[in-house]
Amino acid sequence: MSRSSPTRDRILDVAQRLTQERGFNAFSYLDIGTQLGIRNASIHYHFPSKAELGLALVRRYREWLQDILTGLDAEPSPRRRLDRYVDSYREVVHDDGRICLCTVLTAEDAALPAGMREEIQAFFDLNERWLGGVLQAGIAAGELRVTGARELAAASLLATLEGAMLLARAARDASRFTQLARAAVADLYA
Amino acid sequence: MSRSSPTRDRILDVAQRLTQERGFNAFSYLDIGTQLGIRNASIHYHFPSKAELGLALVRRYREWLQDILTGLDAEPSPRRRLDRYVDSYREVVHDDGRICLCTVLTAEDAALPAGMREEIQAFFDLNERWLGGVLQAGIAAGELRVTGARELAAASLLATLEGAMLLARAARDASRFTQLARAAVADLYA
DNA sequence: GTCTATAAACTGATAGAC
DNA sequence: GTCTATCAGTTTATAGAC
Repeated sequence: MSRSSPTRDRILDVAQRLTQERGFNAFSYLDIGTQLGIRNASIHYHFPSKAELGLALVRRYREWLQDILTGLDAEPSPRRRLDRYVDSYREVVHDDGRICLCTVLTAEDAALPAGMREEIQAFFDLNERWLGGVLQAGIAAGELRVTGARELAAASLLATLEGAMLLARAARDASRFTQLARAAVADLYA
Repeated sequence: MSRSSPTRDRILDVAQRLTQERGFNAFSYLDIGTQLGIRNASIHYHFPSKAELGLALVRRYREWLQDILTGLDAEPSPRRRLDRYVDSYREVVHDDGRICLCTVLTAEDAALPAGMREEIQAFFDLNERWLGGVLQAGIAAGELRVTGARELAAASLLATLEGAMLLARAARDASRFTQLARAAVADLYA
């Protein structure tokens, strides 16, 4: 377990926003320090290297998702769980152009520090496994309907959501994500 | 019209590959020069600034797509046009992890030089418009079937293809793109 | 924990010889 | 067109004072 502190959390908050906007390789410790009102050297106290910052960033993001999914599991209806899941991603897509952290990071792939890649893959795996479970429950309950394999349908929905974020950003129109996400989910309604 | 030269083309080739692998902000003129066996200063003769290189890069990519689409329009059957379209993207997704240039660039959005964004948006618009036309023709011919608006279905397919590239890269498995792309197209068969 | 100061490396870019 | 030489700015990172 990594230690927690207010400043450490704020550094991660700023780093996450900057990564979502520009990518991991297009911001510096100076950028973070400026926004936080501290010197860039101070950030090295919390994260000795940028690789460690990146690792902490993607780990925290995955934990955020895990908490979301755990919360969603309390919803009684699979169909409602699916709707709420998409709502969560809609909150990630901002009008200022921010999109899913791991979507951005995957695009930079070969330029990322060692270790981050495995975390990113784990993030997508978590999404797919959870979605697969919801589809299974939804089909059993007669609320959802899938053509082809359940795992494929889960991956397909995830792919559509990721791509929808990129299209929304390219079009400078966050509502495009909502539109595409809604249509993708509606396709799964029984 | 920008002038063409063998070296200029090779520079763009290397720059495109590097961008597809790492993103636009994670490679330098030195990286290009090393791979080409020339000094980084020489690259400035062909592209005075990296912003101009980036602009030429995405413009050439869009022209490449335009040529592909024009070629596809010769195919008599809408369904076959759609299949061949997806085949073209499958050739963009390599086992070494390369994916669509504009997918990568969209992820870096806020960190791109002025002008590139408009070209990227035009690239996606071109895809969507062309797909919309194919769907329209396919529906008229009774070869394809769409639930909901035609434009939405076109955007949805494009989003799925883009997201599939990212998932394939994250999983280090290019065949995942093929699998997801095939399923997405099959959904449109009448 | 944050600061100043600084190092070492890299980056985009220019001047001018060949 | 490509080269050598060079610059100014930035980036990651460390040492040591407070």
